[in-house]
Amino acid sequence: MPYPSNHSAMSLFVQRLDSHTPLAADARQALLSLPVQRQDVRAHFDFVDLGSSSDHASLVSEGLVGRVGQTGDGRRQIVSLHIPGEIADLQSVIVPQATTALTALTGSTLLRVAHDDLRRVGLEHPSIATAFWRACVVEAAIVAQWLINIGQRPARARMAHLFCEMAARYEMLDQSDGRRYRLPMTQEQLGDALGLTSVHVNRTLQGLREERLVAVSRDSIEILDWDALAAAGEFHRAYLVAA
Amino acid sequence: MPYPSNHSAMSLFVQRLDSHTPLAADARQALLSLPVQRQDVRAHFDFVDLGSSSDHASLVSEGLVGRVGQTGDGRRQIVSLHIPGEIADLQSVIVPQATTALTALTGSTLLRVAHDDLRRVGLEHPSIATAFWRACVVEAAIVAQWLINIGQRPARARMAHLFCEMAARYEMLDQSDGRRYRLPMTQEQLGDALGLTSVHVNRTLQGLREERLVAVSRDSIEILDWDALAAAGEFHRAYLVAA
DNA sequence: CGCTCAGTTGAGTCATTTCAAACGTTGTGG
DNA sequence: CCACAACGTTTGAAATGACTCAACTGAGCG
Repeated sequence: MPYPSNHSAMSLFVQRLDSHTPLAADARQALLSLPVQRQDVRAHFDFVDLGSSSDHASLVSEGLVGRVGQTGDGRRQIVSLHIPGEIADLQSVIVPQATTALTALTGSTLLRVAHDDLRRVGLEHPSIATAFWRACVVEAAIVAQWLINIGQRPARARMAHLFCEMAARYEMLDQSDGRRYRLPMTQEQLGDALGLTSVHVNRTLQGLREERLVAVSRDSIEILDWDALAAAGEFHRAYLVAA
Repeated sequence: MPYPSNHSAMSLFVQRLDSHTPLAADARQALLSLPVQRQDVRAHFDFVDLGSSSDHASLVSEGLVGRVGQTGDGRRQIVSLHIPGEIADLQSVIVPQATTALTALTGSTLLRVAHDDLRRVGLEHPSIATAFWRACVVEAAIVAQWLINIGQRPARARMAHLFCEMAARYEMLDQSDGRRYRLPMTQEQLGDALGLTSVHVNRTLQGLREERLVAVSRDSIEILDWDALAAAGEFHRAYLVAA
């Protein structure tokens, strides 16, 4: 599994923006030459707190990042996952005050990009502003699917859906063949993402393994039977593509 | 409770966009003078289907609209609610293919606004494009809170949270004093929004009534004890404001 | 007046949670 | 290189919140 270098994170991000409606060469170049500040964070560290206002967005370069909300009794809900090449809080460019925290699910490295810079390139290149808007809309569509998943599907289907979605997202970034990819989350974190307890995650995972749908290791997933897994999770990738 | 006339729906929408960062007078006027096409729909009618591509967005003028997803066995999850003065699918301006359906929860009237027109005013007035982007981000923040709500909170808290949120949203549109507002949903639909069955909605609702937190009628909600209800639902309005 | 749709109630069941303990793995410092 | 600490995983048993099924009641409407 490839570990992208610092620079490739930004180029992955641009490539993804570009893939829907191509950006002009100078727009692409403007993005690629934005100054970034590297930040390494250890696992379990909340590097953006709920309610805080920041002056930069965080591009994931290595690791795995989650947007997370918390209830009064300390239960956590992961609201979205962000893999290398994605900006975890692009919406902060336009709404700087965080309505969810950002946490490193595993040791991760981020590239901070100043809001001012992002706004400037958006103004100078309207196609970039449009691409940012669209990226936020696609991200929102993903959250909506999670809501459907968690609101209406039983544990096995939820998990299958998540595994399919992450495979498809890695594939879109050309970081996986769609079968095997990095997912360095604990079962506890998986539970926080799926609205389940870690105990139930454990048992559900065992079920999927016994059915020979997936093979799971400490930090990666291998899908053994895509069709069966997609059927189990009722996964249809249309919502990701933003056709 | 006021029933806004056709024209006031658009002015409510503009007023809301305007309230964060004021739009220039000509930008505001450009929005207000956009041509709209009136559409009346009866309760339970899906006026935008999953996967369809439309050439217009739907501004709610009267009634109540839900964005809804469906699982294979027919279970429905309402992903967001839209009251008069809101565009239910503003994101369709930039991603025309619907990843969720749009349904009228009660008899409703919509004002269709052409995507082309919305894009045009966005290009002519960058502040409008920015406002659209922000509106989508705020909407996404709401969906994320629903995910936290449904993923981690028990039935009583979920319901309390929803009632508080809707009160706050009506209040922001100056359509309620924050105590009493229209919510013309069946208990079945409430269940679809909260990830509960209608039976459980019924019993949970009775609980809230017996606690004297709310009074519920066929199509409206009255909050009797705001502080207690907000505490029960752990509701904090920060995520709505987009300060 | 009868039909339909929404709300209400009861009883039994099930998926998931809770609690608690044991086990395995990894990294670290003596 | 071993011992230990920290963390994550696995297992069992009991409790429970929410669901299912099924029937009944009430309101609105042609």
